[in-house]
Amino acid sequence: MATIYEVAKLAGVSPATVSRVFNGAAVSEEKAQAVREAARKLRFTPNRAARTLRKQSTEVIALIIPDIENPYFTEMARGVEDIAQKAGYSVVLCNSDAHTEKENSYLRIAMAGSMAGVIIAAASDHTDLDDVIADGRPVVAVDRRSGYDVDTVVMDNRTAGRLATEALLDAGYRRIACMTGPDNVETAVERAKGWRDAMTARVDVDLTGLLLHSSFRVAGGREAVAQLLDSPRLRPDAVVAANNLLGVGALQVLTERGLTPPDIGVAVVGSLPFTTLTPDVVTVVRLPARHMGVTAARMLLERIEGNTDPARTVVLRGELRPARHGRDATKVVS
Amino acid sequence: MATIYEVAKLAGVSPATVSRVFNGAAVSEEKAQAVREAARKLRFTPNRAARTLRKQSTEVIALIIPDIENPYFTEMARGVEDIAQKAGYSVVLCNSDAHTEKENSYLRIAMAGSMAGVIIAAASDHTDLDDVIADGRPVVAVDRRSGYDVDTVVMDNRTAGRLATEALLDAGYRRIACMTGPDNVETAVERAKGWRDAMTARVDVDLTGLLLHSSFRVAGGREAVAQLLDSPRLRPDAVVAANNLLGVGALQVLTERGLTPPDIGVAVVGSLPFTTLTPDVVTVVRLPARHMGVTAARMLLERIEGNTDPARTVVLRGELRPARHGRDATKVVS
DNA sequence: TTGAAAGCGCTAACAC
DNA sequence: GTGTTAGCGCTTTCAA
Repeated sequence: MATIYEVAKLAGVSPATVSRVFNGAAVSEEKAQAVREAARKLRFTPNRAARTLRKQSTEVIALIIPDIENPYFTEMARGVEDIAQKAGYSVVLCNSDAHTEKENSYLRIAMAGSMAGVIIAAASDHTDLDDVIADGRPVVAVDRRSGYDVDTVVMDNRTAGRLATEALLDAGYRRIACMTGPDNVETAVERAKGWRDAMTARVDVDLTGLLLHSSFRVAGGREAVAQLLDSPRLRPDAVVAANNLLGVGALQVLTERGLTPPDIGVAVVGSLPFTTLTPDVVTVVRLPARHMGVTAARMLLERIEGNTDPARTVVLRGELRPARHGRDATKVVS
Repeated sequence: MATIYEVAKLAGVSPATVSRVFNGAAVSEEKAQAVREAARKLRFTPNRAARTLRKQSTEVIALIIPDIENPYFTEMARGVEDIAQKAGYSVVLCNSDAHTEKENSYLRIAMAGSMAGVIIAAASDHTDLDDVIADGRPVVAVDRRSGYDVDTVVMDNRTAGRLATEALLDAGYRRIACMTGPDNVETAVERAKGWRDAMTARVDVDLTGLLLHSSFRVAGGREAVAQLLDSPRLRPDAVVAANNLLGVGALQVLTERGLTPPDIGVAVVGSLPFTTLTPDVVTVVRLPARHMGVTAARMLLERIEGNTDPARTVVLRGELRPARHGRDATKVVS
């Protein structure tokens, strides 16, 4: 790679002038032309490391997510990316795999690499942002609160869980189980709370054994629903899946066993983008993942540009799309 | 962020010694202790930009993919990541969005950022690797050949397309349409060739109008299958989808119209990870995406470590999982 | 408007 | 084994 010195020499100017041309500082049109011409000839691209070292910051933002294979997070990533790109920033996607150590490692990389800021969907309750914050780098928490006083964009998870459950209740189901994620993940806990809210308010069912914690993954959904079906004592007539992958896993097992909605009620918190279900057999609370990413990116960019308002929290609402047919159709109409 | 000088001062050694401790060079245990202690106190992390500038390379590899929302590519990314991580490398994921300009931009970033190498699934036939290669950075092409003499990992796409089609023929279908991706994308073209191979070899059907090019996305699959169904003249009795998302789109529309396999035959090249289909109603040629990522990462790391063998090409085979029931069950058994 | 020069934080000769 | 020092390529005073 050519350097600024070679370009300067070829253009007959000083390195400083070359730098100015590439940074939009005032340079006579004549010299600017010469510089651009020389740069083109030499296929010059400014060295990132040098620029970063000198400026102590770089136009890259880190996006740390717990599961790169979950479409919910990739959709969110698209939102972040689209906004960042427009503002001239690149996004590096870091997959923490829900491991706190990997998360910490990426956090260190973000700092050591002088990245402009970080957007993080925390792996768990124990995310440590002390250093990044002490370092003065803007942070935005997405999807999950961070426990720190930073800008935050989350879903209204409790309401989402409640809406999903209520739709099943409206459709005539009564023994509604809830499968959710790890109990140290905020979204998992909140959505389960929403389920409990709806259940205790509307029906007189013993909830013991009807709440299952597993991983937020397809395999987790498969195991949880199998466990429910295999226990005659539990045997629910419907199930709420607290995220998209759990829902997919549950539906897979149900389909394999020939027990499909509306024979059993199914509601999912989150979208099912790659699913090929009959329309309207599953209740879905659509979560605006892309919008969450867009919002987070905008907030981060504002901070990077110097905004020092007190930390803001944006809460996004899911959109209920109830299944059309329940166990008891008359009840729905009533 | 603390610097090496501050650590050196606190530990009572020279900056060089601090550097040595952090790079595994020979240092007396006594001083090494002091340095580690000081570094811990100061929460020191070596500045990435400075190190990169000095060493002219960094332990980061760029992975450029055309669609971050496609599970096929994220599965591949996981493979790359797992291998890279073990070797102490970070992976930055760059989403070219199938746009050549974005791709070029990320390629420049990789060079300007002194990244150790790049793994690229080219956006189209027109990917320009001249500069990266001239710059001496290792490149591995995945999923799609690059037109350059570099290490390459691809699927046997033509065979995959043929196997998918043959499975439908075996099941008794005859007018089999093929929906594939853009005609400047190698995987799209090759898989369609496989379809044509099988069709011309086995049946006497006029193929005119039965091959549809669209985007490699859900929407593309939806449009293509709608077009097929809405044209009475074309009306196929089965369809091959040349990638996972196309398959999802097709199945969605078919399901919405109440026309599901085996009433119409469906075969998909690629896995359907988030799908909730009845088992064995759709023929799938499973593509080992993760393995492709793993292989590519291993090859890249070898190059980074100095391997100069002639460029190698690895071809991975898909695994046929035929649907269990076809239009004509006796034929299947025979 | 332009150039000279210092310095961002680190590593790797080189000398001791 | 350890310290001194030059310099990676850039940006940014400071003078002119």
